[in-house]
Amino acid sequence: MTDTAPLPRPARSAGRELKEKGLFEAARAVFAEEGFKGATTAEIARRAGVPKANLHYYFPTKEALYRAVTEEILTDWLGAASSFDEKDDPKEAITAYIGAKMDLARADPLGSRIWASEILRGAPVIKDFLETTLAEWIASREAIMRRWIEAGKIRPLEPRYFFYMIWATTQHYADFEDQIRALNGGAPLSDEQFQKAKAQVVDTILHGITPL
Amino acid sequence: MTDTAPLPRPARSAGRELKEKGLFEAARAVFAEEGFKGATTAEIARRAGVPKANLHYYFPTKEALYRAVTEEILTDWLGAASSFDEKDDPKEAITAYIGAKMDLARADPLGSRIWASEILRGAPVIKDFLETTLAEWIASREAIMRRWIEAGKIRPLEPRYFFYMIWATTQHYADFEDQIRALNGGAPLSDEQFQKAKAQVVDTILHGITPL
DNA sequence: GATGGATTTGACCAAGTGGTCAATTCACGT
DNA sequence: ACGTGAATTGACCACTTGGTCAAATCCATC
Repeated sequence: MTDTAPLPRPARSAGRELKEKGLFEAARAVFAEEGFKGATTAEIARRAGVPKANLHYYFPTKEALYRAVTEEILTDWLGAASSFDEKDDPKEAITAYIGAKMDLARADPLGSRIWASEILRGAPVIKDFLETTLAEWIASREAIMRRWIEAGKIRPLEPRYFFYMIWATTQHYADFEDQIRALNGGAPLSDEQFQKAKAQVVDTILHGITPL
Repeated sequence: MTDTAPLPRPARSAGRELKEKGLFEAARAVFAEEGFKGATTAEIARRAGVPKANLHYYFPTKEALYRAVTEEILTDWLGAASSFDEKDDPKEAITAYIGAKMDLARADPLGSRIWASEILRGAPVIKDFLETTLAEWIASREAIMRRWIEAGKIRPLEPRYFFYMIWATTQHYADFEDQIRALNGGAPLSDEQFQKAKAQVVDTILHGITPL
């Protein structure tokens, strides 16, 4: 974004990036609503306000565009996941982690929905990520939690199912936003409501795993 | 399947019901994987083993077929929901309810996935259900929970977010089955694993809401 | 074994799909 | 002002889509 003269084509590439980003964001919205197969390049181009042929100039195929969208989501996921490691104390680590995941779901519901839709169709694109990066992530955090259990800091439990509960709950607020809205009198959760929901999730889970 | 003569058109209508059910089940699978828009009548007919034109004899349009599939899911949902009301004691009611929802997710993951996919696309078909039946259901159960809170039987909390947590978690085991499988060394959860997961969900949530 | 409604299905259609391409326009360095 | 590569886009293509239809086949009844 620094356009201090000497750069080769500042305005040009800036325009390119902008248009590319417009297509990217339009694609996120359409993929989130309709899934990979249901999404159409025509609709993505229409929302981005460019002719369909232009879309194919920036992204050779629908799948290339989808993969680009997907990749970013995985990066964001890992970003939130790292907040689990910043504290040694179970309560602090778990609080931070749930908070980060809830905030991510709130800030980027589309990413969460695309992930959900990708899993629903059998995860063809992110299968490798699930089997390698994610599997390693959970394995090492399981080890941490087992140490906490042995130290009597949390109640005995299967760490894996504990993480599933966190993932499920945080993701719910993004994926089922429309359902939540319908149950909230037609209005999306306000910031206060969301903060309260987040606090309650943290609170319930922490109490749920704290030794008597 | 009982073909004991006297019935008007036993074989005929039995054949009809069978074929209709085959199409219905094929449709469930395809809708669950690809969503409404991504699903194709050709693929549904192929999986059911009938020509596409035959599908349109039993279900006039793709949407009629989808609505039929959807309706059944709502019925099943209400069935599981009723288990919340069979006990007066909070722990028993919640245990029964979580158990019923987990069992439903295990028995009918496709239904859960179709529901999720329907919400993801903005819930055009079940919006009315969400705004009326489901909204009433949660409102009356909120009242019950508030009474439990006043009686000091459970910790103070916002009942709505409590239900979201249950819905999220139970649904996760159906909707994210492929992700769970990938994290389980490629194999789906065994019955024992699932029972353990269910017990842990019940346990964590109950402890999470039990007063100190 | 003839009748007639229920069922089956191949052939077909208009609209939509992802993607291509050649012709054009743009913006920059000379 | 001009040349050049980047960017734009209307027209087009082969294929798929949901849905139709009329001709064929079935099968319980008389």
